[in-house]
Amino acid sequence: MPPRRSPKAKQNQRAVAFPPRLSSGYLVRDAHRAFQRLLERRIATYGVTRGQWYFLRVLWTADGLSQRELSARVGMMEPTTAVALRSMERSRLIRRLRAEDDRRKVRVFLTAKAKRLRDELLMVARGITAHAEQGIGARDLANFRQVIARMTANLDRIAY
Amino acid sequence: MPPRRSPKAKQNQRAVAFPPRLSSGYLVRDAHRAFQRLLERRIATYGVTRGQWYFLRVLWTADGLSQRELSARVGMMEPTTAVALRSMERSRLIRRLRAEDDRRKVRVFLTAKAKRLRDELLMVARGITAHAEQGIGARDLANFRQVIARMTANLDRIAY
DNA sequence: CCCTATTGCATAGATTGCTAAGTATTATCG
DNA sequence: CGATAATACTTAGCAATCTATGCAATAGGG
Repeated sequence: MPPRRSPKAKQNQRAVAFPPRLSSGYLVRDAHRAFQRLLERRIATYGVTRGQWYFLRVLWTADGLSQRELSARVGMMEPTTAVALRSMERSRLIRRLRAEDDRRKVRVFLTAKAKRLRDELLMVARGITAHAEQGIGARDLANFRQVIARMTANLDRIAY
Repeated sequence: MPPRRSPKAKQNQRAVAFPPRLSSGYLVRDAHRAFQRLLERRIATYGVTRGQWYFLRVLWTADGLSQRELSARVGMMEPTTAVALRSMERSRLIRRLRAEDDRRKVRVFLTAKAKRLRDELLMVARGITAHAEQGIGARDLANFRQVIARMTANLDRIAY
C-alpha cells in the first residue's frame, strides 16, 4: 500500500507529486504535438503526409539510398520505412529499384515531382520554425538547442 | 556527414538548406521519441501502456471526470480518449459509470488497482526526467522550460 | 409539448509508429 | 560444395493518434 503523509489527505495523497509543468517530458511532448499539427496542415496542401516528409527530407540530400540506410538516417524502424515508402511510391514521389550488385537491396530514387517540391517544402519547414522561435532570443535559443540535444543523448544512453 | 561546402555542388542545390541539427522541430521530435521509448519500456513492467499513462496521470488527481473533461485535460481528441479508456477498462484500471443526472455523460473512476499503482509509476516518471536532465545546470534547465513552453504557445496560436 | 439544436460519446477509416516473425538473397565455414 | 548464418526487406498485428461522421440524450423555443 502506498504510504500516506497527511492523515487528512483523503483523495489527494500528495506524497509523490509531479506536476506536468515541471516535467521536461511533458513539455517536450506538448511542443512536439504542436509542431506536428502545424507541419501536417501545411504540407497537406502539397499532397505530402508527415510520414513521407521525413523521408523526403533525407532523400533530397542523398538520393538512391537503400531502405536500411534510409531507416537509419531517418531514425525509424524498417517496417515503418517500408510502409512510408509504399505510400510514397503510390503518390509517385519515389521509385524503388532492386540493386544490381546485391539483389536483396532496394534503392530508393526520387521522381522529378518530388525533386520539384524540395525548395517549396523546405521553406514551409523554415516558416514553421520561424513561427515557433518568435520572440526568443538568440542566446536562449542556442541554450535550448544544446539542452534538448543533451537530454536526447542522455536518454538514448539508457538501455532500460 | 551531409553538408557540403563545394561551390559547384552538382545535384546538391543548396539554395534552400535547412539542416535538421538547426531545426527546433527536429530536436523536439528526437527528444520526444527518446522520452517515449523509455517511458514505454518502464511502465510496460506494470502492464500499463503509454496511452493509458496520460489518462492515469490525470485521474490520479481528479477521479470521476466525464470523458469530455478527461479529453480536454489530457489534451487529446475524444475518439482517442474512447479508445484508451476501453483498453483501460479491459485492464481493470478504470470503471465507467453513466452519470445519474445526465445520462449522456460517462464518469470515469479508478479501480483500487490503478490507485495502488500511483506512487510507483510517478516515481518511474521522475526517474526518467532525472536521467534526461543529468548534467544540465539549473539555470539552463529553467531557460529550457521557458523556451519550449513559449514555442508551444507560439505554435498553438497559429490556425494555419 | 413537440421540433430542433446542442452535447457527450462512439464508430469508421487513415496515418504513424512499434515488435515479432517470415522470405529471399548473399556470405561464410567446415 | 553444402549447411548455416547474416543481411535486406516484407508481412502481420497492435497501439496511439487524428478527422469525419453518426447516434442518443438533453435542452430550448415556439
